[in-house]
Amino acid sequence: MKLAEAKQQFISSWGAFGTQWGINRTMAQIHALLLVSSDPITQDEIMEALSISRGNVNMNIRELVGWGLVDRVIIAGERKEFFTAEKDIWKVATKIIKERKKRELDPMIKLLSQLEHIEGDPNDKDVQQFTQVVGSIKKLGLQADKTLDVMVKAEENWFTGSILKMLK
Amino acid sequence: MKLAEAKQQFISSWGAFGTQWGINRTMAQIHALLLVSSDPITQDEIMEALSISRGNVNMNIRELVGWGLVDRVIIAGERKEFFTAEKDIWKVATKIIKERKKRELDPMIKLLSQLEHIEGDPNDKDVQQFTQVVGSIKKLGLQADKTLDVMVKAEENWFTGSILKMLK
DNA sequence: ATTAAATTTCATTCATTTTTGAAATTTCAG
DNA sequence: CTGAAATTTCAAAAATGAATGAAATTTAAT
Repeated sequence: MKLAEAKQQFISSWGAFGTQWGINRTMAQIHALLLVSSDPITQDEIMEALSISRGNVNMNIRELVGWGLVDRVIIAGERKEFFTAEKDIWKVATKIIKERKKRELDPMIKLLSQLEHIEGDPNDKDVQQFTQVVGSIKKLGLQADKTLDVMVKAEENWFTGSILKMLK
Repeated sequence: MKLAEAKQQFISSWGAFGTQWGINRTMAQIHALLLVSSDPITQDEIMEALSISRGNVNMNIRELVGWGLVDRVIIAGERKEFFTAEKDIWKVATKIIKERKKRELDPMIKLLSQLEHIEGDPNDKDVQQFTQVVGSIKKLGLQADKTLDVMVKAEENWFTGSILKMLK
């Protein structure tokens, strides 16, 4: 397979993959494009490469910068802004984990904590069922939270596989 | 907070949460409803509880059964089918992990393996960049795969927290 | 075997999300 | 400063994803 073809396939697959995980297809594609570009590129080049509008590039780039996955780069002598993606995949994963944890897991745990305490007869079958389910989902959330923290703190050790040996 | 209100909030939040993870809002809500229902319920009851159409209930219930999260229940003397959700949250998590792994992670790893080998000058900067990125994402995927396997095999130990002590 | 209930299907409709593109704003070279 | 280039915004259009509901099919009681 030729490089150009492989890049195309990577970009389009990364977009499809992102969609399944609740990530905007174009955002994922821009990310993919930047990941496989060895030099920083401009918004115009992204428009061109993905055949999308200026506004679309701008909003998604902004979002990617917000996630800490892409950086604005100033190139001496150039009027335009350039963009580049973090290439260290471990760092990319870490940032995504931290961000999704903060945006999604933490609020969910907070909500479940509120739902845990309900008025009414504690002997009622439905009350028991409800508190049991909510309580155990919260516990799962807290456990996931802890595990992800350990993973992130373990840094590259997880990635390189040295931590898993301890679990064998 | 009253039980009915808490159930409502749980169902609607579970739906919103699911959306962020690429899961159909209604499917997540039906799942939530079944999780907090102590007895099996019919499609008609789901329609009623969530104010959605018969077709919608049917398709999403089918999908949930496909994920192994919901079971059809035959009740003696009843003509209608009843449905019930797996209430053991650890089992729920395990099934979701296994299923998403199979549907998404495995195909992604397969694709990345194909993209790893490309024709062209191995000294080319872009070729190097590409193979490096694709290779490390594949490695991350494989590592995630292994970790999830260990987690699933560890069964309740992960959930109860006893495994994490080993990492401290 | 008949038929009424229950379930499933799927073309159409509706809702949500994403994209566009032109106008407004900002930036900066001269 | 000035103005052209670059960037940002956002209302409107397009695309996508989800829901409806009535028709078709299946099921099972009599």
